[in-house]
Amino acid sequence: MTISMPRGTYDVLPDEIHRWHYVERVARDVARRYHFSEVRTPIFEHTELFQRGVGETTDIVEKEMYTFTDRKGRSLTLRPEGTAAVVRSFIEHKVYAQPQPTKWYYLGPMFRYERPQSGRFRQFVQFGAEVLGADDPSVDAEIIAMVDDLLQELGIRQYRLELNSLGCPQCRPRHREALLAHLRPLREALCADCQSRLERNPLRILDCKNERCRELTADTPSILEHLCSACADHFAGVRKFLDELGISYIVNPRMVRGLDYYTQTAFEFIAESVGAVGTIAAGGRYNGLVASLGGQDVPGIGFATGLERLLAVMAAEGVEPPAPPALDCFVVAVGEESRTAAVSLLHRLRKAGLAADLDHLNRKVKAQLKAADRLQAKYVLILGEDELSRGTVQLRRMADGVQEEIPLEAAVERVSMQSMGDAVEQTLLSMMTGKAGPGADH
RNA sequence: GCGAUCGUGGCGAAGUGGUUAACGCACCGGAUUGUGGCUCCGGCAUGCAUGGGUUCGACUCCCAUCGAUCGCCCCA
Repeated sequence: MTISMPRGTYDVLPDEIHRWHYVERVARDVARRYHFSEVRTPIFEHTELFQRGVGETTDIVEKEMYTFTDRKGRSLTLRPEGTAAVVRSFIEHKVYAQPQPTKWYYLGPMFRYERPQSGRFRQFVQFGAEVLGADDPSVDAEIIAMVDDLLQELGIRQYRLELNSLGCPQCRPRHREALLAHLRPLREALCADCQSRLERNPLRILDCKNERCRELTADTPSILEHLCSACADHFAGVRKFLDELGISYIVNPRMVRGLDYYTQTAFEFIAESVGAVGTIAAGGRYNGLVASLGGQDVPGIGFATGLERLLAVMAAEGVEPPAPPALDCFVVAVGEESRTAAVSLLHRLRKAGLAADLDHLNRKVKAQLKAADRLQAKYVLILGEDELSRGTVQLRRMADGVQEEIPLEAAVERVSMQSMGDAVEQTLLSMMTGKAGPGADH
Protein backbone atom coordinates (compact mmCIF):
# COMPACT_ATOMS: atom_id res chain seq x y z
CA MET A 1 0.00 0.00 0.00
CA THR A 2 1.14 3.49 -0.78
CA ILE A 3 1.24 5.94 2.06
CA SER A 4 -1.60 8.42 2.28
CA MET A 5 -1.96 11.55 4.36
CA PRO A 6 -2.98 11.24 8.00
CA ARG A 7 -6.66 11.44 8.82
CA GLY A 8 -8.06 14.93 9.08
CA THR A 9 -5.26 16.51 7.08
CA TYR A 10 -5.27 17.71 3.50
CA ASP A 11 -2.93 18.86 0.78
CA VAL A 12 -3.41 22.22 -0.83
CA LEU A 13 -2.38 21.60 -4.41
CA PRO A 14 -0.98 24.32 -6.68
CA ASP A 15 -4.22 24.81 -8.56
CA GLU A 16 -5.99 26.00 -5.43
CA ILE A 17 -3.17 27.61 -3.50
CA HIS A 18 -4.10 31.05 -4.80
CA ARG A 19 -7.26 30.94 -2.70
CA TRP A 20 -5.15 30.48 0.39
CA HIS A 21 -2.72 33.19 -0.62
CA TYR A 22 -5.66 35.49 -1.15
CA VAL A 23 -7.22 34.92 2.26
CA GLU A 24 -3.84 35.18 3.96
CA ARG A 25 -3.10 38.41 2.14
CA VAL A 26 -6.42 39.97 3.09
CA ALA A 27 -6.02 38.82 6.70
CA ARG A 28 -2.55 40.32 6.98
CA ASP A 29 -3.71 43.53 5.40
CA VAL A 30 -6.61 43.88 7.81
CA ALA A 31 -4.18 43.24 10.66
CA ARG A 32 -1.86 45.93 9.31
CA ARG A 33 -4.62 48.51 9.16
CA TYR A 34 -5.73 47.70 12.69
CA HIS A 35 -2.11 48.04 13.69
CA PHE A 36 -1.41 44.51 14.81
CA SER A 37 2.04 42.98 14.49
CA GLU A 38 2.65 39.36 13.66
CA VAL A 39 4.02 37.01 16.28
CA ARG A 40 5.22 33.50 15.51
CA THR A 41 5.32 31.02 18.33
CA PRO A 42 6.30 27.34 18.19
CA ILE A 43 4.03 24.71 16.74
CA PHE A 44 4.49 22.70 19.93
CA GLU A 45 4.68 23.80 23.55
CA HIS A 46 4.95 22.23 26.95
CA THR A 47 1.72 20.34 27.55
CA GLU A 48 1.25 22.18 30.80
CA LEU A 49 0.78 25.48 28.99
CA PHE A 50 -2.43 24.28 27.40
CA GLN A 51 -3.61 22.43 30.46
CA ARG A 52 -3.41 25.62 32.46
CA GLY A 53 -4.16 28.08 29.69
CA VAL A 54 -7.05 26.42 27.93
CA GLY A 55 -8.47 24.70 31.00
CA GLU A 56 -8.21 21.22 32.44
CA THR A 57 -11.87 20.44 32.02
CA THR A 58 -12.25 21.55 28.44
CA ASP A 59 -12.79 19.03 25.67
CA ILE A 60 -9.66 20.27 23.98
CA VAL A 61 -7.46 19.36 26.91
CA GLU A 62 -9.36 16.28 27.97
CA LYS A 63 -9.48 14.47 24.68
CA GLU A 64 -8.31 16.45 21.69
CA MET A 65 -4.64 17.21 22.19
CA TYR A 66 -1.80 15.79 20.15
CA THR A 67 0.54 15.10 23.03
CA PHE A 68 3.83 13.26 22.80
CA THR A 69 6.92 12.67 24.84
CA ASP A 70 10.27 13.74 23.48
CA ARG A 71 13.52 11.85 23.86
CA LYS A 72 14.18 13.37 27.24
CA GLY A 73 10.77 12.43 28.57
CA ARG A 74 9.25 15.92 28.37
CA SER A 75 5.55 16.10 27.59
CA LEU A 76 4.94 18.31 24.59
CA THR A 77 1.76 19.13 22.71
CA LEU A 78 1.00 20.35 19.22
CA ARG A 79 -0.81 23.63 19.78
CA PRO A 80 -4.60 23.25 19.72
CA GLU A 81 -5.21 27.01 19.68
CA GLY A 82 -3.23 30.23 19.58
CA THR A 83 -3.99 32.33 22.61
CA ALA A 84 -2.14 30.36 25.28
CA ALA A 85 1.12 30.52 23.38
CA VAL A 86 0.75 34.21 22.62
CA VAL A 87 0.21 34.94 26.29
CA ARG A 88 3.13 32.72 27.24
CA SER A 89 5.32 34.64 24.84
CA PHE A 90 4.07 37.96 26.17
CA ILE A 91 4.99 36.94 29.69
CA GLU A 92 8.24 35.18 28.83
CA HIS A 93 9.69 38.17 27.00
CA LYS A 94 8.39 40.63 29.58
CA VAL A 95 6.52 42.50 26.91
CA TYR A 96 4.24 43.91 29.61
CA ALA A 97 7.17 46.15 30.55
CA GLN A 98 6.96 47.86 27.17
CA PRO A 99 4.42 50.51 26.23
CA GLN A 100 0.95 49.03 26.25
CA PRO A 101 -1.33 47.80 24.81
CA THR A 102 0.25 44.93 22.91
CA LYS A 103 -1.50 44.06 19.68
CA TRP A 104 -0.37 40.82 18.09
CA TYR A 105 -1.73 38.55 15.41
CA TYR A 106 -0.84 35.04 14.32
CA LEU A 107 -1.54 32.91 11.30
CA GLY A 108 -0.69 29.24 11.22
CA PRO A 109 -1.65 25.62 11.78
CA MET A 110 -3.36 24.28 14.90
CA PHE A 111 -3.93 20.64 15.82
CA ARG A 112 -6.86 18.88 17.45
CA TYR A 113 -7.59 15.19 17.55
CA GLU A 114 -11.21 15.20 16.42
CA ARG A 115 -13.41 13.28 14.01
CA PRO A 116 -13.15 15.13 10.73
CA GLN A 117 -16.32 16.51 9.19
CA SER A 118 -17.20 19.48 7.07
CA GLY A 119 -15.16 22.47 8.22
CA ARG A 120 -13.29 20.43 10.80
CA PHE A 121 -9.83 19.00 10.47
CA ARG A 122 -7.10 17.65 12.69
CA GLN A 123 -4.64 20.11 11.30
CA PHE A 124 -6.27 23.40 10.45
CA VAL A 125 -5.19 27.01 10.00
CA GLN A 126 -6.24 29.82 12.25
CA PHE A 127 -5.80 33.53 11.91
CA GLY A 128 -6.19 35.26 15.23
CA ALA A 129 -5.36 38.47 17.06
CA GLU A 130 -4.95 39.45 20.68
CA VAL A 131 -4.89 42.75 22.52
CA LEU A 132 -3.14 42.58 25.86
CA GLY A 133 -3.01 45.36 28.41
CA ALA A 134 -6.23 47.24 27.68
CA ASP A 135 -9.69 46.52 29.00
CA ASP A 136 -11.67 49.41 27.65
CA PRO A 137 -14.83 48.33 25.81
CA SER A 138 -13.54 50.17 22.76
CA VAL A 139 -10.91 47.45 22.43
CA ASP A 140 -13.58 44.77 22.42
CA ALA A 141 -15.35 46.67 19.68
CA GLU A 142 -12.13 47.05 17.76
CA ILE A 143 -11.52 43.31 17.76
CA ILE A 144 -15.05 42.62 16.62
CA ALA A 145 -14.85 45.29 13.94
CA MET A 146 -11.65 43.75 12.71
CA VAL A 147 -13.30 40.38 12.19
CA ASP A 148 -16.26 42.05 10.56
CA ASP A 149 -13.97 43.87 8.16
CA LEU A 150 -12.13 40.68 7.36
CA LEU A 151 -15.33 38.86 6.45
CA GLN A 152 -16.60 41.81 4.42
CA GLU A 153 -13.39 42.07 2.50
CA LEU A 154 -13.31 38.41 1.69
CA GLY A 155 -16.69 38.93 0.09
CA ILE A 156 -18.58 36.97 2.73
CA ARG A 157 -22.05 38.43 3.21
CA GLN A 158 -24.33 35.91 4.82
CA TYR A 159 -23.37 35.83 8.45
CA ARG A 160 -24.51 37.16 11.80
CA LEU A 161 -22.71 38.30 14.91
CA GLU A 162 -23.83 36.99 18.26
CA LEU A 163 -22.74 38.72 21.43
CA ASN A 164 -22.82 37.92 25.09
CA SER A 165 -21.12 38.70 28.37
CA LEU A 166 -19.91 35.87 30.53
CA GLY A 167 -19.33 38.04 33.57
CA CYS A 168 -16.31 37.85 35.80
CA PRO A 169 -15.15 35.94 38.90
CA GLN A 170 -17.36 38.26 40.97
CA CYS A 171 -20.65 37.83 39.18
CA ARG A 172 -20.36 34.48 37.46
CA PRO A 173 -20.64 32.39 40.65
CA ARG A 174 -23.84 34.21 41.56
CA HIS A 175 -25.32 33.36 38.20
CA ARG A 176 -24.14 29.82 38.48
CA GLU A 177 -25.93 29.38 41.79
CA ALA A 178 -29.12 30.85 40.45
CA LEU A 179 -28.83 28.59 37.44
CA LEU A 180 -28.28 25.48 39.50
CA ALA A 181 -31.17 26.33 41.78
CA HIS A 182 -33.36 26.55 38.73
CA LEU A 183 -32.05 23.45 36.95
CA ARG A 184 -31.61 20.93 39.74
CA PRO A 185 -35.34 20.27 40.10
CA LEU A 186 -35.48 19.61 36.36
CA ARG A 187 -32.61 17.20 36.40
CA GLU A 188 -34.53 14.08 35.47
CA ALA A 189 -36.21 15.74 32.53
CA LEU A 190 -32.98 16.89 30.93
CA CYS A 191 -31.18 14.92 28.27
CA ALA A 192 -28.34 12.62 29.29
CA ASP A 193 -25.71 15.06 28.13
CA CYS A 194 -27.21 17.87 30.11
CA GLN A 195 -27.47 15.79 33.26
CA SER A 196 -23.76 15.26 33.14
CA ARG A 197 -23.23 18.94 32.42
CA LEU A 198 -25.30 19.96 35.41
CA GLU A 199 -22.57 19.96 38.03
CA ARG A 200 -19.59 20.23 35.76
CA ASN A 201 -20.54 23.07 33.49
CA PRO A 202 -24.16 24.13 33.88
CA LEU A 203 -23.70 27.03 31.47
CA ARG A 204 -23.45 24.54 28.65
CA ILE A 205 -26.97 23.34 29.27
CA LEU A 206 -28.22 26.65 27.96
CA ASP A 207 -26.48 25.88 24.71
CA CYS A 208 -28.02 22.41 24.29
CA LYS A 209 -29.60 21.76 20.89
CA ASN A 210 -32.09 19.29 22.32
CA GLU A 211 -35.70 20.55 21.89
CA ARG A 212 -36.87 19.37 25.28
CA CYS A 213 -33.91 20.91 27.07
CA ARG A 214 -34.53 24.17 25.28
CA GLU A 215 -38.13 24.25 26.48
CA LEU A 216 -37.17 23.36 30.01
CA THR A 217 -34.55 26.05 30.16
CA ALA A 218 -36.53 28.70 28.34
CA ASP A 219 -37.10 30.85 31.40
CA THR A 220 -33.81 30.11 33.07
CA PRO A 221 -31.96 32.97 34.78
CA SER A 222 -29.85 34.91 32.29
CA ILE A 223 -26.24 35.75 32.94
CA LEU A 224 -26.98 39.25 31.76
CA GLU A 225 -29.32 39.79 34.69
CA HIS A 226 -26.62 38.78 37.11
CA LEU A 227 -23.74 40.86 35.85
CA CYS A 228 -22.00 42.97 38.46
CA SER A 229 -22.06 46.68 37.78
CA ALA A 230 -18.55 46.69 36.32
CA CYS A 231 -19.39 43.91 33.87
CA ALA A 232 -22.75 45.44 33.02
CA ASP A 233 -21.09 48.77 32.31
CA HIS A 234 -18.47 47.09 30.18
CA PHE A 235 -21.07 45.20 28.18
CA ALA A 236 -23.08 48.37 27.66
CA GLY A 237 -19.89 50.06 26.52
CA VAL A 238 -19.14 47.38 23.96
CA ARG A 239 -22.66 47.65 22.61
CA LYS A 240 -22.43 51.41 22.42
CA PHE A 241 -19.24 51.23 20.35
CA LEU A 242 -20.63 48.56 18.06
CA ASP A 243 -23.73 50.66 17.48
CA GLU A 244 -21.52 53.63 16.75
CA LEU A 245 -19.59 51.58 14.19
CA GLY A 246 -22.79 50.39 12.59
CA ILE A 247 -22.03 46.76 13.31
CA SER A 248 -25.23 44.86 13.92
CA TYR A 249 -25.37 41.98 16.34
CA ILE A 250 -27.71 39.75 18.23
CA VAL A 251 -27.42 39.48 21.98
CA ASN A 252 -27.46 35.80 22.81
CA PRO A 253 -27.46 35.33 26.59
CA ARG A 254 -27.20 31.58 26.13
CA MET A 255 -23.97 31.65 24.23
CA VAL A 256 -21.17 29.82 25.96
CA ARG A 257 -17.56 29.59 25.01
CA GLY A 258 -15.63 26.38 25.08
CA LEU A 259 -12.47 27.64 26.66
CA ASP A 260 -12.23 28.30 30.38
CA TYR A 261 -10.40 31.56 30.20
CA TYR A 262 -13.12 33.79 28.83
CA THR A 263 -14.57 36.64 30.91
CA GLN A 264 -17.07 39.32 30.01
CA THR A 265 -17.33 39.81 26.26
CA ALA A 266 -17.84 36.69 24.15
CA PHE A 267 -18.81 36.70 20.50
CA GLU A 268 -19.29 34.43 17.53
CA PHE A 269 -19.57 35.11 13.83
CA ILE A 270 -21.88 32.50 12.35
CA ALA A 271 -22.24 31.78 8.65
CA GLU A 272 -25.87 31.48 7.64
CA SER A 273 -26.05 28.40 5.48
CA VAL A 274 -23.01 26.22 5.61
CA GLY A 275 -23.03 22.70 6.99
CA ALA A 276 -23.33 21.90 10.64
CA VAL A 277 -20.47 24.01 11.89
CA GLY A 278 -21.53 27.52 11.14
CA THR A 279 -19.09 29.35 13.38
CA ILE A 280 -16.43 30.94 11.22
CA ALA A 281 -14.85 33.20 13.83
CA ALA A 282 -15.12 33.56 17.57
CA GLY A 283 -13.45 35.18 20.48
CA GLY A 284 -13.79 37.09 23.67
CA ARG A 285 -12.19 38.69 26.63
CA TYR A 286 -9.92 36.79 29.01
CA ASN A 287 -8.93 39.08 31.80
CA GLY A 288 -7.67 36.38 34.12
CA LEU A 289 -5.54 34.39 31.72
CA VAL A 290 -2.27 36.30 31.87
CA ALA A 291 -2.20 36.15 35.65
CA SER A 292 -3.12 32.48 35.70
CA LEU A 293 -0.16 31.74 33.48
CA GLY A 294 2.15 33.47 35.89
CA GLY A 295 2.14 37.01 34.54
CA GLN A 296 0.92 40.28 35.94
CA ASP A 297 -2.78 41.03 36.13
CA VAL A 298 -3.03 42.07 32.50
CA PRO A 299 -6.37 42.06 30.68
CA GLY A 300 -6.69 40.53 27.25
CA ILE A 301 -9.12 39.99 24.42
CA GLY A 302 -8.83 38.21 21.12
CA PHE A 303 -10.43 36.20 18.37
CA ALA A 304 -9.59 33.35 16.07
CA THR A 305 -10.98 32.34 12.72
CA GLY A 306 -10.52 29.10 10.79
CA LEU A 307 -9.28 29.62 7.25
CA GLU A 308 -10.78 26.35 6.03
CA ARG A 309 -14.17 27.60 7.13
CA LEU A 310 -13.69 31.01 5.56
CA LEU A 311 -12.72 29.33 2.32
CA ALA A 312 -15.72 27.03 2.53
CA VAL A 313 -18.12 29.91 3.09
CA MET A 314 -16.53 31.89 0.28
CA ALA A 315 -17.01 28.95 -2.05
CA ALA A 316 -20.61 28.58 -0.89
CA GLU A 317 -21.26 32.24 -1.57
CA GLY A 318 -19.58 32.06 -4.95
CA VAL A 319 -16.67 34.33 -4.10
CA GLU A 320 -13.83 33.65 -6.50
CA PRO A 321 -10.39 34.91 -5.42
CA PRO A 322 -8.30 36.44 -8.20
CA ALA A 323 -6.54 33.85 -10.31
CA PRO A 324 -2.78 33.65 -10.32
CA PRO A 325 -0.98 35.45 -13.15
CA ALA A 326 -0.43 33.42 -16.28
CA LEU A 327 2.92 32.48 -17.71
CA ASP A 328 4.43 35.47 -19.53
CA CYS A 329 6.40 33.57 -22.09
CA PHE A 330 7.09 30.06 -23.31
CA VAL A 331 10.21 29.41 -25.31
CA VAL A 332 9.92 26.87 -28.11
CA ALA A 333 13.11 25.36 -29.37
CA VAL A 334 13.08 23.69 -32.79
CA GLY A 335 15.77 21.09 -33.11
CA GLU A 336 18.78 20.30 -30.97
CA GLU A 337 20.91 23.09 -32.40
CA SER A 338 18.73 25.84 -31.08
CA ARG A 339 18.27 24.37 -27.63
CA THR A 340 21.34 26.03 -26.20
CA ALA A 341 20.27 29.41 -27.50
CA ALA A 342 16.77 28.78 -26.19
CA VAL A 343 18.01 27.99 -22.71
CA SER A 344 20.08 31.17 -22.78
CA LEU A 345 17.09 33.20 -23.95
CA LEU A 346 14.91 31.67 -21.25
CA HIS A 347 17.44 32.63 -18.63
CA ARG A 348 17.48 36.23 -19.79
CA LEU A 349 13.69 36.42 -19.74
CA ARG A 350 13.68 35.26 -16.16
CA LYS A 351 16.42 37.66 -15.15
CA ALA A 352 14.26 40.41 -16.59
CA GLY A 353 11.49 39.47 -14.19
CA LEU A 354 9.25 37.49 -16.50
CA ALA A 355 7.65 34.18 -15.70
CA ALA A 356 9.01 31.96 -18.42
CA ASP A 357 9.46 28.30 -19.19
CA LEU A 358 10.31 25.85 -21.94
CA ASP A 359 9.81 22.23 -22.78
CA HIS A 360 12.07 19.76 -21.03
CA LEU A 361 10.55 16.63 -22.53
CA ASN A 362 11.99 16.91 -26.01
CA ARG A 363 8.60 17.34 -27.55
CA LYS A 364 7.96 18.30 -31.10
CA VAL A 365 7.07 21.85 -32.00
CA LYS A 366 3.39 21.07 -32.19
CA ALA A 367 3.39 19.55 -28.76
CA GLN A 368 5.40 22.44 -27.38
CA LEU A 369 2.85 24.92 -28.70
CA LYS A 370 0.14 22.81 -27.20
CA ALA A 371 1.92 22.88 -23.87
CA ALA A 372 2.32 26.66 -24.12
CA ASP A 373 -1.38 26.95 -24.80
CA ARG A 374 -2.29 24.81 -21.87
CA LEU A 375 0.01 26.78 -19.58
CA GLN A 376 -1.80 29.88 -20.80
CA ALA A 377 1.43 31.51 -21.87
CA LYS A 378 0.80 35.03 -23.09
CA TYR A 379 3.66 34.90 -25.58
CA VAL A 380 5.74 32.26 -27.23
CA LEU A 381 9.23 32.77 -28.60
CA ILE A 382 10.09 30.25 -31.29
CA LEU A 383 13.72 29.62 -31.98
CA GLY A 384 14.84 27.28 -34.78
CA GLU A 385 17.84 26.88 -36.98
CA ASP A 386 16.57 29.39 -39.51
CA GLU A 387 16.12 32.05 -36.86
CA LEU A 388 19.41 31.14 -35.29
CA SER A 389 21.29 31.77 -38.51
CA ARG A 390 19.46 35.07 -38.98
CA GLY A 391 19.88 36.12 -35.36
CA THR A 392 16.12 36.37 -34.85
CA VAL A 393 13.18 34.72 -33.08
CA GLN A 394 9.49 34.39 -33.84
CA LEU A 395 7.36 36.29 -31.34
CA ARG A 396 3.88 34.80 -31.25
CA ARG A 397 1.00 36.29 -29.30
CA MET A 398 -1.09 33.32 -28.18
CA ALA A 399 -4.33 35.19 -27.76
CA ASP A 400 -4.74 35.75 -31.50
CA GLY A 401 -1.85 33.91 -33.10
CA VAL A 402 -0.29 37.06 -34.49
CA GLN A 403 3.35 36.31 -35.09
CA GLU A 404 6.33 38.36 -36.19
CA GLU A 405 10.04 37.80 -36.56
CA ILE A 406 12.18 40.06 -34.41
CA PRO A 407 15.90 40.35 -33.64
CA LEU A 408 16.98 37.90 -30.95
CA GLU A 409 18.58 40.75 -29.05
CA ALA A 410 15.29 42.60 -28.79
CA ALA A 411 13.26 39.60 -27.62
CA VAL A 412 13.48 40.07 -23.87
CA GLU A 413 12.66 43.74 -24.06
CA ARG A 414 9.79 43.20 -26.47
CA VAL A 415 8.13 40.57 -24.29
CA SER A 416 8.68 42.74 -21.23
CA MET A 417 7.07 45.76 -22.84
CA GLN A 418 4.18 43.76 -24.25
CA SER A 419 3.46 42.05 -20.93
CA MET A 420 3.59 45.34 -19.11
CA GLY A 421 1.34 46.91 -21.70
CA ASP A 422 -1.15 44.09 -21.31
CA ALA A 423 -1.16 44.55 -17.55
CA VAL A 424 -1.78 48.29 -17.82
CA GLU A 425 -4.52 47.70 -20.34
CA GLN A 426 -6.12 45.20 -17.97
CA THR A 427 -6.02 47.64 -15.10
CA LEU A 428 -7.45 50.49 -17.12
CA LEU A 429 -10.14 48.24 -18.43
CA SER A 430 -11.10 47.11 -14.98
CA MET A 431 -11.14 50.70 -13.74
CA MET A 432 -13.41 51.74 -16.57
CA THR A 433 -15.81 48.86 -16.15
CA GLY A 434 -15.66 49.13 -12.40
CA LYS A 435 -14.88 45.48 -12.10
CA ALA A 436 -12.15 44.19 -9.87
CA GLY A 437 -9.18 42.96 -11.81
CA PRO A 438 -6.08 41.21 -10.60
CA GLY A 439 -4.65 43.04 -7.64
CA ALA A 440 -7.42 45.61 -7.60
CA ASP A 441 -8.90 46.66 -4.34
CA HIS A 442 -12.43 45.82 -3.34
C1' G B 1 -15.91 8.86 21.67
C1' C B 2 -20.98 7.66 19.03
C1' G B 3 -24.02 7.17 14.42
C1' A B 4 -25.18 7.02 8.96
C1' U B 5 -23.58 6.43 3.94
C1' C B 6 -19.68 5.08 0.93
C1' G B 7 -14.54 3.17 -1.12
C1' U B 8 -13.81 0.43 -9.36
C1' G B 9 -7.80 3.60 -13.79
C1' G B 10 -5.32 10.80 -12.68
C1' C B 11 -10.80 12.42 -12.32
C1' G B 12 -16.11 11.23 -13.12
C1' A B 13 -18.69 6.85 -13.65
C1' A B 14 -21.15 1.68 -15.58
C1' G B 15 -20.96 -3.35 -14.02
C1' U B 16 -22.43 -8.54 -12.45
C1' G B 17 -21.44 -14.52 -8.21
C1' G B 18 -18.59 -17.30 -13.65
C1' U B 19 -15.24 -16.00 -20.02
C1' U B 20 -10.46 -10.32 -22.43
C1' A B 21 -13.68 -4.81 -16.06
C1' A B 22 -18.14 -0.41 -20.42
C1' C B 23 -18.08 4.75 -21.36
C1' G B 24 -16.82 10.08 -20.68
C1' C B 25 -12.97 13.64 -19.26
C1' A B 26 -7.84 14.29 -18.64
C1' C B 27 -3.10 12.71 -20.29
C1' C B 28 0.47 10.74 -24.19
C1' G B 29 1.30 9.77 -29.39
C1' G B 30 -0.15 10.07 -34.62
C1' A B 31 -2.95 12.40 -39.13
C1' U B 32 4.57 13.07 -43.98
C1' U B 33 7.93 18.64 -44.19
C1' G B 34 9.03 23.70 -37.81
C1' U B 35 3.42 26.17 -35.07
C1' G B 36 -1.77 25.79 -29.98
C1' G B 37 -7.25 25.83 -29.03
C1' C B 38 -11.64 21.99 -33.65
C1' U B 39 -11.91 17.00 -35.89
C1' C B 40 -10.29 11.92 -36.70
C1' C B 41 -7.18 7.59 -35.24
C1' G B 42 -4.38 4.99 -31.55
C1' G B 43 -2.40 4.25 -26.40
C1' C B 44 -3.61 4.33 -21.20
C1' A B 45 -6.64 -0.71 -14.48
C1' U B 46 -2.73 -8.50 -14.81
C1' G B 47 -6.85 -5.18 -11.29
C1' C B 48 -11.96 -3.13 -8.62
C1' A B 49 -9.30 0.40 -0.43
C1' U B 50 -6.60 -3.58 2.70
C1' G B 51 -6.83 -8.38 5.17
C1' G B 52 -9.55 -12.57 6.15
C1' G B 53 -13.89 -15.82 5.19
C1' U B 54 -18.10 -18.26 2.24
C1' U B 55 -18.00 -20.63 -2.73
C1' C B 56 -16.11 -25.11 -7.83
C1' G B 57 -15.49 -19.73 -8.80
C1' A B 58 -16.10 -12.88 -6.00
C1' C B 59 -14.94 -6.60 -8.02
C1' U B 60 -19.81 -8.55 -7.02
C1' C B 61 -21.97 -12.26 -0.52
C1' C B 62 -20.09 -12.03 4.95
C1' C B 63 -16.61 -10.10 8.79
C1' A B 64 -12.70 -6.99 10.29
C1' U B 65 -9.38 -2.99 9.46
C1' C B 66 -8.18 1.55 7.19
C1' G B 67 -9.94 5.76 4.74
C1' A B 68 -13.64 9.35 2.77
C1' U B 69 -18.16 12.13 3.33
C1' C B 70 -22.01 13.79 6.50
C1' G B 71 -24.24 14.21 11.38
C1' C B 72 -23.85 14.06 17.16
C1' C B 73 -20.52 15.76 21.10
C1' C B 74 -17.43 19.87 20.94
C1' C B 75 -15.27 23.51 18.27
C1' A B 76 -12.26 27.80 14.16
